[in-house]
Amino acid sequence: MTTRDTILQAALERFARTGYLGSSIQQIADDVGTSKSSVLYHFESKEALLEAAMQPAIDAMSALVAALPHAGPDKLEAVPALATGFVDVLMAHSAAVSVFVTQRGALRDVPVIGRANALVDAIASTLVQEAPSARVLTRVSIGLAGVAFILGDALDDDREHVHPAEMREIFIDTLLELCLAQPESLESAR
Amino acid sequence: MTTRDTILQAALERFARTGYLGSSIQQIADDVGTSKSSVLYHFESKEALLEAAMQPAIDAMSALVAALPHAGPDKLEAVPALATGFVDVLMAHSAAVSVFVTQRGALRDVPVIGRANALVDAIASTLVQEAPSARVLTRVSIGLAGVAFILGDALDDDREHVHPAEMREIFIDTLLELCLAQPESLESAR
DNA sequence: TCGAACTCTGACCGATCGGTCAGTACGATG
DNA sequence: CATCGTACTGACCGATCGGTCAGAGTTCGA
Repeated sequence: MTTRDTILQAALERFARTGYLGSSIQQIADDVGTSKSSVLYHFESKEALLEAAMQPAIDAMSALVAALPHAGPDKLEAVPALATGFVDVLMAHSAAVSVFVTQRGALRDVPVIGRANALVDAIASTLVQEAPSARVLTRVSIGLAGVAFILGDALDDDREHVHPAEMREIFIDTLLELCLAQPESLESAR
Repeated sequence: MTTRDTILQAALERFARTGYLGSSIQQIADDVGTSKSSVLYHFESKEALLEAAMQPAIDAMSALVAALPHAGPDKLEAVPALATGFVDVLMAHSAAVSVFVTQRGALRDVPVIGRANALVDAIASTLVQEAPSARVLTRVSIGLAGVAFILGDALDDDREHVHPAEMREIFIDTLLELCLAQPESLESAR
């Protein structure tokens, strides 16, 4: 693995664990056993380093969105595939997900964060049916945010580790339930 | 309103919008039209300021948890009341919720964040039934995290504003559905 | 063998950070 | 009037931040 890739990986882990603003270039350099100047040789700035570290996750999510039917009768059928793909991308890039979830507020004017926001919007609008009610919209948001948050959080969780495949299934099921189930049937339970 | 209270409010809003590490004492002082020294006169450190700003939300959530039955047959009946109380506290302290959701990783060794984590654990363990499966545990986590995330995010959201009472109802319904519904019935939908 | 390109480094820079401190303004109290 | 506590401020401090730069070590093709 090249020095550049090593830095990239260490930076992503640091950003996920202590936040972008809470991570210094010097710390990242120490993590990989090089110098701050070396980091700044491979990446022209700290922000460029963040950008490069997030890119693989952005690319994977972009590919997912690009494969979607944008409208028409196929849209509803695409929901399960999208939910599955979404969870898979999230699980494959959990560190980047953690960075996005926790830093998107403080870094709202960083370009790569803005691009990630646009991707999430595209996914959410596909997961809900046409002319969505506030109810369904909110339910889908809860599902997307909840799954992303837990996955990002699971990095340093000392909690009992559930088998990843089991987690994946639970995430997909719950997401689909929030997207597709008729919530009105639950009213009587209140 | 006293200067101290003004600082407290401005600090909470700043922390929620740009993060704890992304907010300087100087900026908070500028927000309220005073000096950095004045802020440090009322609060002995930046961390003490965070602590004081989060305290009302911590207190409200503590009161909610303290009123819970810890075990026994009453526990299941307490779930709807807890979910309702949880959502109400979250909505009443959305800025503090935003700080907690986004900063808890980077600030994991700050005492007030640790206390908030313990509260969330207490609530989660009440919302799930005895001997919870990984499935229910994960579903509840998705619900709690999703609702908290959206509420914290809604602060600067320029999206269409749904009526707060409607949001409250949707949150509570969805949370209860994730806690109580039999997810197995959804299997056939896949 | 020469030099160009690539990788990497330590010294250094201005800015900003959280925090300290001496001192000032002022209303209340004796 | 003198004094004391409260509220507040500007000057200042050491540390650390992101970033620049000149140069050293190495590799490799001409």
